[in-house]
Amino acid sequence: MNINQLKEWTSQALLQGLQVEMKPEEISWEAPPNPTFGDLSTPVSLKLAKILRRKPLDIAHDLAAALQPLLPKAVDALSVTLPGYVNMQYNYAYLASQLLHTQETPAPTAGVRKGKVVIEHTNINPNKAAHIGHLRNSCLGDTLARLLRATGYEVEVQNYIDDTGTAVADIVVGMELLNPVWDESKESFDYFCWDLYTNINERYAVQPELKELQRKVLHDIEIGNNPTATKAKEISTQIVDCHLRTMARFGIFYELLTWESDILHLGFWKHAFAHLKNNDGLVYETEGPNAGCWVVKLDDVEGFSQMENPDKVLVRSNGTATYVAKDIAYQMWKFGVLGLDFQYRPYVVQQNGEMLETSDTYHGTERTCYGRADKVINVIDIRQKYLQDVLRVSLNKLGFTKEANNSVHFGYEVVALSAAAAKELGVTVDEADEKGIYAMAGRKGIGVKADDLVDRVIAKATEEVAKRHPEHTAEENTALGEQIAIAAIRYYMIRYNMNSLIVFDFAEALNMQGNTGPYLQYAHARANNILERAKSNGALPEYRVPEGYALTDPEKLLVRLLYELPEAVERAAEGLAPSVMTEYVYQLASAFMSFYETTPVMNADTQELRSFRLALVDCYRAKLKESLTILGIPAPTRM
RNA sequence: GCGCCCGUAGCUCAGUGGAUAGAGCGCUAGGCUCCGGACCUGGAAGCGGGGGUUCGAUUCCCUCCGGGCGCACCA
Repeated sequence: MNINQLKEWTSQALLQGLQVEMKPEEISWEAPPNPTFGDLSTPVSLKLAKILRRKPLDIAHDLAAALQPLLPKAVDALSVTLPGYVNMQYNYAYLASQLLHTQETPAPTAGVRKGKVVIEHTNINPNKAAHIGHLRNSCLGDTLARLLRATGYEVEVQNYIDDTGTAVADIVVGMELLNPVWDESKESFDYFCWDLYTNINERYAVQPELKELQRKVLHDIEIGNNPTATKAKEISTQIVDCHLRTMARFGIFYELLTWESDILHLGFWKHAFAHLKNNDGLVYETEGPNAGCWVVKLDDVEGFSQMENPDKVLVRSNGTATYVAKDIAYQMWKFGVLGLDFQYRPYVVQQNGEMLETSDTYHGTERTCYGRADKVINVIDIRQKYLQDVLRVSLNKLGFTKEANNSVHFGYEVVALSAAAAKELGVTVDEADEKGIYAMAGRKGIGVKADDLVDRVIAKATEEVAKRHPEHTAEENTALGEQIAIAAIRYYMIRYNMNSLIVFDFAEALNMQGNTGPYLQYAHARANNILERAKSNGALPEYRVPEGYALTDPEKLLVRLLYELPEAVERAAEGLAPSVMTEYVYQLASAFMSFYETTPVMNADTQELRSFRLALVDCYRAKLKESLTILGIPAPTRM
């Protein structure tokens, strides 16, 4: 019986015999602040007091008395405390033996198929190097994918490439106008374009008439089948390859690349429009500010109705489609309700051994495996909330109710720079304002490049490793340093609540002590050490609790957290909240560290006890590794 | 103007309609005759202000103050 089943079962048992309208899932369970009260408590009597018009304490006593004869094995004892809590005390020896028995079986969380989820993340404009803002997107998206897979969903990760936007056009213009020379031996192409993008934007500022050229280039790119479009495609492809390489360093991979140019050339919107013209949700306006446009009426929708002009134009009076229109068609494709599909071809075999495919209108063939999602999650920063809301509401208005309900905008706050970080990048900062926050700006070239950050963290981690392991070769140290750097950065990128702005600071990102990724790895390496020591001494773990043994407090805490792992994963997955998982894993690692310091394993009093503790450590190590994998954090065996 | 988000310890962040609001960094006092100190055990220090709903509010509602963001037939 796992913890969810225990809660559910007990909740049902509590409600039996009570004449109240209450569902078992309405009963909340929490860990009491004081361990002497027990391990799991419910304040349900306090809620019932009003309904039943009785004193909460009396109700609690009645509930406990009714529950007493039905107690499952996982529970040792019940108690009641003021003002009316019902507390359960775990039977730790039983829980431990349960854990140790299921230890060899695969993760209990990998179970039933729950349907297909398409996650779109990364989506970086293919015109410059990825920066730490993009990295937050990719780390969140990747962790989400791992969480959903671990809880039984089929997940398809797509990376959408906007290769026909102004961002790419600017690079094309920059190449023509500024004639820059790329020295391949000195920097990668995405770094080269980073500067070029800044330079051309500076040029626009002094020569606004160049915007005309930009418009022309953009137009050619959108039309396709001309030298400018070919050039643009070359550039964006080269940049995409850089981005894929950067993300691969973090263990982030994809199933499919989808290109805006393919969406345009295949006429996704045109196809959708032909069918939607007769749809009641799409209206042709003959008067008012939107005369001559096809619009979706949102003036009766909560959240839009108070706006000055709530209706959304999908087709302009000149007959062209808006951005949102294309988005609607694309979202329809993701759900398999567009009635039109891409052509596909293999793109590259990724470092994880899996093939990445790409849409390709001219060299591709048909596939039936992509899209057709039950649920679509778009990982996009919170500034796009309005557009994502429009997208969802419009789908609903156009009759795609189910699809609208299954469209999720996974919105997160952006990454900005601390005054110190901004200063380091050469931004003029207000010296008096130490707490100042500085936005990153691609056009101005203000931002920390993802690869620069990794290189820097690797350098520091490698240095730390070298200090501890003078016997290692430089290669060994670097290999380990890379794994530690990935842990530090990934953890830093996902540990915050999605609504909090990350104010990026080098000192914090480089930190490897306390609540950080490397701490978690250390907690794994230490466990591994014990196990290896045991192995070389011929000591074997025995997956059994010694007869009559009462677990120590640190052992209890460890057992409890291990017992709660499936619930933590589920909570994080269902709540789409990677930070819930980091919080849990940190607690688990921390509990082991306390155990480690206070509880001798190899020097345990009896051989029986040593075997048990070895088994517990073994179980913990496996589950921590499982948890780290969900976070995309490597688990080296020593560091 | 309309809308969304945020304000918790010196700093960076967790947290929940319930019992004593938790971590890390920093500060401070300790700790390897014992499986690695990227560690552990203590200490000082906190829910922006004011109303309301509730048996109970840091959490929900209103308001004020302070901060961030978004609201095109643009892309």
